Amino acid sequence: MTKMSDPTGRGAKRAGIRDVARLAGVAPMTVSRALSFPHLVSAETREKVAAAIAATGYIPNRVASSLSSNQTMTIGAVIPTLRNSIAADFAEGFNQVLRARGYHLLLGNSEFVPEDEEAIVVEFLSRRVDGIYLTGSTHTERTRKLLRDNAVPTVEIASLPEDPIDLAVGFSNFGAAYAVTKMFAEQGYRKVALFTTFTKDNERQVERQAGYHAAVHEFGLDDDPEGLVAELEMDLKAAARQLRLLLERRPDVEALFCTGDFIAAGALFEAQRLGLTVPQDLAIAGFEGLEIAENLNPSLTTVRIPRYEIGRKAGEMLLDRIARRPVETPVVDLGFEIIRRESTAATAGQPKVRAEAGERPAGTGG
Amino acid sequence: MTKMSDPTGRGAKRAGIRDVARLAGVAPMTVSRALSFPHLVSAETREKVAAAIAATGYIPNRVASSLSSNQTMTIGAVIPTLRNSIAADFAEGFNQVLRARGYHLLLGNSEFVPEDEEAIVVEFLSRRVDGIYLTGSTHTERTRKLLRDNAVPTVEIASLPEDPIDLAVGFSNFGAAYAVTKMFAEQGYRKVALFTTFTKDNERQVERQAGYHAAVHEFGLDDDPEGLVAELEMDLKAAARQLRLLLERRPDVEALFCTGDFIAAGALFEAQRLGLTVPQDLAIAGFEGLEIAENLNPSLTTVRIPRYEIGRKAGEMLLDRIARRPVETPVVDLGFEIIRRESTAATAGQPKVRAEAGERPAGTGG
DNA sequence: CTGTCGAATGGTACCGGTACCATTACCCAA
DNA sequence: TTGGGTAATGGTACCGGTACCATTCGACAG
Repeated sequence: MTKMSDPTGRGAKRAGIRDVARLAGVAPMTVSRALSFPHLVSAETREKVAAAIAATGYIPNRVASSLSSNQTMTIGAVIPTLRNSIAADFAEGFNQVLRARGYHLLLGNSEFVPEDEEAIVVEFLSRRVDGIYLTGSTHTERTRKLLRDNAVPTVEIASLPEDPIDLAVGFSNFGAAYAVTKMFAEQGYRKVALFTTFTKDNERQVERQAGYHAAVHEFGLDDDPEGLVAELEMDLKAAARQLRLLLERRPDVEALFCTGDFIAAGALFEAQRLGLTVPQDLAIAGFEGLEIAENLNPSLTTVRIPRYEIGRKAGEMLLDRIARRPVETPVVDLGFEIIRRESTAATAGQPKVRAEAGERPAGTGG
Repeated sequence: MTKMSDPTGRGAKRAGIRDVARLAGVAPMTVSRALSFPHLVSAETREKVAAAIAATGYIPNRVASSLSSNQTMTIGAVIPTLRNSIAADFAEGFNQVLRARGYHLLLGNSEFVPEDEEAIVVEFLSRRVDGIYLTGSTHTERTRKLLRDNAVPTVEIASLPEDPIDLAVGFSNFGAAYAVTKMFAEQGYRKVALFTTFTKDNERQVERQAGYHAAVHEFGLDDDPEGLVAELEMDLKAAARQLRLLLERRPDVEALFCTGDFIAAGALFEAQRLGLTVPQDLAIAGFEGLEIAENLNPSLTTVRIPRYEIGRKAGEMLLDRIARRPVETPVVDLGFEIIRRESTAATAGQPKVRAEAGERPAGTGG
């Protein structure tokens, strides 16, 4: 209880390593060692140091430590927004790995604007983070150059970039969208619509559209980008509105693929309000594999993404790189899985299927 | 283009402020000033410095800056988990305010374990964050003592603690739960069930249970804690299971209040699968005011929490405190609002109401 | 008995900024 | 002419750790 309660409000100078050393009767270096490399210090000394630390209420200053040792034990993470549950899941898995190894996350929100991301990256470099986590692979040229020139370990999440800045972990957005569209085609659907979120500066959505179009062409589906495809915000209400517009443009639409489970849910709810039966009148598939998908009535066919695994793998790879351990593959594909549920019939016109079995296509079509 | 590409992989020593100063023909102090207080430097000098910075690719080292100036421009935030969308929304609003003023967020996940929170707080203190953001008001004694003794500006989010560590922004969890239960009572419901998430180390849920019980007693509702109340994880499937159990225990239950919209959604879906009509057979109300609530069929009565506002207000108050500006009220109540929708009838037994009007009870019942 | 080695500890400089104070030049009022 | 004031800049020490090297000492081999 040597601590003082600071009546001045100014903060009575905190104890430093030299104070602890004095009290323990050793050199500051020994205190530092006792904390960082206890095995290099005799048990006796360690105890004296521990006692002095307890007595002074000493809290090591990692800012000074970082400056001196040139490592901050901090990773800078750029995440478009925490509202996006899939991005939050990636980050959660990533953070778990970091924390276990003493690293902490410095957070920045880009709101999907590459220029904002760049500013955040500069800030991170300024803070000398040991590594950087980026969402997606859409970045400004300067962001790439900055990271490469400064040789900062970097991992890009969610996509499989052709030309990664450094490391990347994700799945094939193209392949997943292609696979879903193909599934519809094989079930006999010809008029398959697509709802994606905005594709501006979001290569994941671009890839998904591309996968859809590839399958549309390959399987000779109704190819009507104006009528069957729409971009909208990730928002249930927007999905409802777009569904009404879609039905006006193409009342004959048979199936709808949404690149987000919440969009799919919004469309499903609106379809039901309009008196349509899913999947008989309209089949619907989602994307992401959120928990809600399997609980809807009817349960929602979706694409399961290994969200935590991607985050965790990214963490491990990044820490390997930081420790200068060899990294086998810089770009890792963790695949995806189509979960067929009630919202899509096994065959167009033959509804009421209850298959829950997963199908695992090669997640490498990107 | 003076930058070198670092063929050794070791990182050719980065340019420091002294290098920039030499190149610009000024003192290091002048470079520092040109960056931090440009108005104290002549335009001519500023240009020379800018040129030298561009030429060297200099990126200021904020670690050194922090050590010297004793401020890190960093706030440590403890958030139970990012998966929790309401906590993520608080953090998002908070972060917006911070970023605008040059602060960044250092993130820690406590997973609802106070001891883990304590460890994170120690780590934050070690990193000399300028302020701390905590979720809820359940903390270990040592956490409180540490923060107070070190006089670290701190804001607690989501609750209205009797004895705040420093600052707090939230709403009355007790009051909101009381108000919903009262609403049911006034509509004539007598058998009102409650689903909350686990109350262990989560005073928000404890408060909500307390508010429910207070109303149950006050309005003479069926008081059956064993039969009508359940704790479960925040999970749609768990909600479905608990609904089945509830209906076994109390087939006569008339209404269900869930302290989370996802729990309410899970219960609603399961009720529909079981062939019940909501609200005729069972009325359901949620909590949080998530987007999904208003899109469900039937749309969900819920309690809207001003999530972003709480986050933003917390950011503003914390920054005020850091800047030693006076703070009028340390504990701020931002209230709540009950949104009545289709999932609860206007009167028990008289369903099919479509009121969307909000009701604003005093958010001060805690 | 001397040399070598490992374990434990200490001394010193340095990481890269900034706080603080000094200095210089110049203008204006008294 | 002199003193006071402001604008612009510089010098130096210091923030609080750690890297690096030196030192001491006892054990043990030759």
